[in-house]
Amino acid sequence: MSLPPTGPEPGPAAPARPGRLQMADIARIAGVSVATVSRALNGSTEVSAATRQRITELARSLNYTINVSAKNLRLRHNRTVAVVIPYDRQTRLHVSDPFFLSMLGSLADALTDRGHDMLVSRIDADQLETASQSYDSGTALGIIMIGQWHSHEQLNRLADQGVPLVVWGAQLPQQRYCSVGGDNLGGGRMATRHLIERGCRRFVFLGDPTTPESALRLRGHQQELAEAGLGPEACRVLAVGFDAARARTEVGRLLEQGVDFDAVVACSDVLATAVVPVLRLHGREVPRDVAVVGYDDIEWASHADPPLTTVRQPVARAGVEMVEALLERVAGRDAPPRTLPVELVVRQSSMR
Amino acid sequence: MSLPPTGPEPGPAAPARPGRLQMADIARIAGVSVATVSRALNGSTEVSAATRQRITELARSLNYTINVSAKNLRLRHNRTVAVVIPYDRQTRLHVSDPFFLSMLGSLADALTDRGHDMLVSRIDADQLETASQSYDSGTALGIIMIGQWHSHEQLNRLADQGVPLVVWGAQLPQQRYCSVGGDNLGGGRMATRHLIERGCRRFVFLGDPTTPESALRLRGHQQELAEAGLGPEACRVLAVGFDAARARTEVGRLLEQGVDFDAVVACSDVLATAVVPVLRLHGREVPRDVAVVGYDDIEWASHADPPLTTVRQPVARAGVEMVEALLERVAGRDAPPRTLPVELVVRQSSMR
DNA sequence: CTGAAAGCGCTAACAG
DNA sequence: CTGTTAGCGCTTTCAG
Repeated sequence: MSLPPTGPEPGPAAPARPGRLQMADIARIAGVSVATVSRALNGSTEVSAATRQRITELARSLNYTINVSAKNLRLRHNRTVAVVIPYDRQTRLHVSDPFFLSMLGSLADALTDRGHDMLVSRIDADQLETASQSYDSGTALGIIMIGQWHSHEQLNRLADQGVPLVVWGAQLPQQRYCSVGGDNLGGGRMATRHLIERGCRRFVFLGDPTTPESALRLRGHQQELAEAGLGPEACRVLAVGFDAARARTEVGRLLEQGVDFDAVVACSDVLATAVVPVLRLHGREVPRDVAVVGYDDIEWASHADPPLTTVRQPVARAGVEMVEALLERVAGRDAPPRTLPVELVVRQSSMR
Repeated sequence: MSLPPTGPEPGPAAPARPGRLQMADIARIAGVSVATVSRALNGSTEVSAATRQRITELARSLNYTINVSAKNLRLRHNRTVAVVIPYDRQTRLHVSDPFFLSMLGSLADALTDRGHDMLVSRIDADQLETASQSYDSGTALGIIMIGQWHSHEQLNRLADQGVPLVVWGAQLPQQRYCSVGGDNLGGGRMATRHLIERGCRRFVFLGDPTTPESALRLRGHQQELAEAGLGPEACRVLAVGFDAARARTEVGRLLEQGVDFDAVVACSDVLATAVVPVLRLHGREVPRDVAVVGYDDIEWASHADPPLTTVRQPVARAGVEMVEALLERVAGRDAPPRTLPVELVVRQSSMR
């Protein structure tokens, strides 16, 4: 404790970028203490306006940027949000699905607008627990998850651990995390109603009814059938997950078996566009023989062949809402689940 | 220095998450010093295998995660890579373009595989200088930029500042950063050659020839025309950027002016699929009257109407190569530019 | 209004 | 093999 300042400094072995400017440097140059610099840079009113401006300008001209690790360490918090994209080997829907990708873009925008960084990671749905790491380790102040899948319980557990968590998906009973999602029940209903109005009577439903979102859409579908006086036998559910290839196979098989139907209700635009060629192959024209409705309204749904009727999800708004909800949670406030309205976009694929 | 341990601890005002486990905690529980814990957790051979395992298991069972800020601060480095998506108001191509989005996915995978985090940000192309902030502030160990646009000089400047930087784009003369990109010249050539073989003679080129990548594709296009004995008048260049709406307008105008052509070479699949309806509107059938070739081979190019012939960019590989190159730079080694082979995928849109 | 000093959670000499 | 100790770059009492 009172040893003479001998020897070489310990210093880490790390290469320590040499020219890296730090507060001490600009303090020295400005002829003030680091405390003052810190205060000035943080806009504290405890420094005279003059010094504050002088220091701010100096820092800017020197291109100084604060060391975020040090700041975070000292403040014991940070401004980065972890966005995790679970990938589920079973349903095969992963980051490459255009819808999820556009959600990422939307989140990037919303987060940037509010001055936050976005840390993106893909996590195997089977080990979603690890998602909390970025929070536990102080890397992120909270987590936004794109997709709920079958992970309801795991998500609840995360929330119980106190992880600020917002999930894109359906609102479920006994849910202890915050969900933000489209109105899946409504989406399912409006797609079906539209089809019924176009005279369709025998339906094929494409999706993964074991996930909450698809299940809700299916329920909406069935409600609408019932209201039209159609029994459950009016709909054939094909549990193909979000796997386009599988959708093709299954629909093909149905056709080969001679099963007849005049409408396809799909849980994603990718699924919907994927089966169109199969229908054609079996001599069914879209929309003449079979009307097709997708879900999401990804950008090129309008360029599909034929242009796809679909249920539009409010992607841009979704990002904003999820971020808002997360920040509420982070602030310790309650964030009720949010359900966003969806909208039927009618194009050719259903106009028979 | 020898004051009695008086007074309340200063402590930050920050709410400091209470239960947050730290090394000291597990050290106490294990009955060792934090140094030992640190060593054990970092797999140092300086601790006995026994203690190492004991500590590792304890930490795991307690769900302890190391504080990354502290570690980074001490080590003076970190494991996160900043991925920036410049958005150019002029060309209008931004994060929502499926190609860029899939690139993001590819990078996420490659980065995860190598144990790195991915920090995503969108930056206005006009102020690309700010991209270095995440590096300067010690938040990221380097930067991967998706898209080169018109920023060659700014990128050079970043590189000069010593920022480890890898850019998806074309290799340019006097380039001081590392670029990774598809073979744009080759791509332009193979698209054109194919079209010429299908009997096309009057071309429309859609893109932004002022960006290096598109310029190279155009050059390849023109080379191929020349080799086929066609003069430069055989091609009409429509500088529409990456704006689908604008592409529609411009192509429509051409048609109204009575300009005739039998092939469209587009710089993205989005552009290519966008103009098909316009052609039809003016009585041109694709591919019968006009053959169309896109670029990128985004996933649903095969679902387009008609299925789109296009130049496939090696997205998955792109991610891996960019990450590799960046890590080379970070390690202080030289990373030569890389050009990745592209491939023509022939589908219906060009088969006349 | 400004400076001195303590300490955020971790790693790495350096000594035992 | 393990503990002690000195910081990494910053913010914030507390004292002037």
